[in-house]
Amino acid sequence: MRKPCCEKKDTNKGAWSKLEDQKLTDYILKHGEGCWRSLPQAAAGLLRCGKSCRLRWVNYLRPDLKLGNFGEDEEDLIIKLHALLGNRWSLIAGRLPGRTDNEVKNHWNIHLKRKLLMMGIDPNNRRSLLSPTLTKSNASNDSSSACQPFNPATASETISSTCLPDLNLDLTIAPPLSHQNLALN
DNA sequence: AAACGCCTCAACCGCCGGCGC
DNA sequence: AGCGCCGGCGGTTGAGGCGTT
Repeated sequence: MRKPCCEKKDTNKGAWSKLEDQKLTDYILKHGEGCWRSLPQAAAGLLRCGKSCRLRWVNYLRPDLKLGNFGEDEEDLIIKLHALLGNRWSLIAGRLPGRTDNEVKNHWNIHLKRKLLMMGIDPNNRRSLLSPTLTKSNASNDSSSACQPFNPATASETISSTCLPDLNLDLTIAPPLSHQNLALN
């Protein structure tokens, strides 16, 4: 039986207070990201689970975060990357500077899924919901053959040739931007 | 102004893979 | 090789905001 990630009885839950944010930010700016499990105690006795601290930092407090609405180009990129990578939100977010996986995931679930549906595109497999020819050709196969799980070796060919309307995909596999930035430094 | 329903998003939960012992 | 710990990930949820009646 796996132990819980932390002792729940002694931890706060729910929304973070400004004071907690401040403690966490101060600690990480001073010591850097490190052992999340011991961080809450080290960070002036934060009564939070280490995972919770990590999530708060990554999704909200990190200084390099780009806050605010997604731009058209970002939405476009998310749609294309999702077509290529599937629900690999961390990978997708890695290619959108200043965006987090949680943010991308939320935006996809709330806005982009709906946007694709409005365009008559199935957000799960990028197949047209309107095209009878596509539906018919897929109907002859069993459901598992419609869109296979992500396979890097065949993904772009498979997706662009069988599942997608013209989304103008011109993606290449490259290291995430954060890695590229590190390499430059 | 109040009540209600819908929408958004921050945060939680559970699982998985990597790593060290 | 097996086990346990830890960080990271994706799915889900619930509180609060917002719009409508």
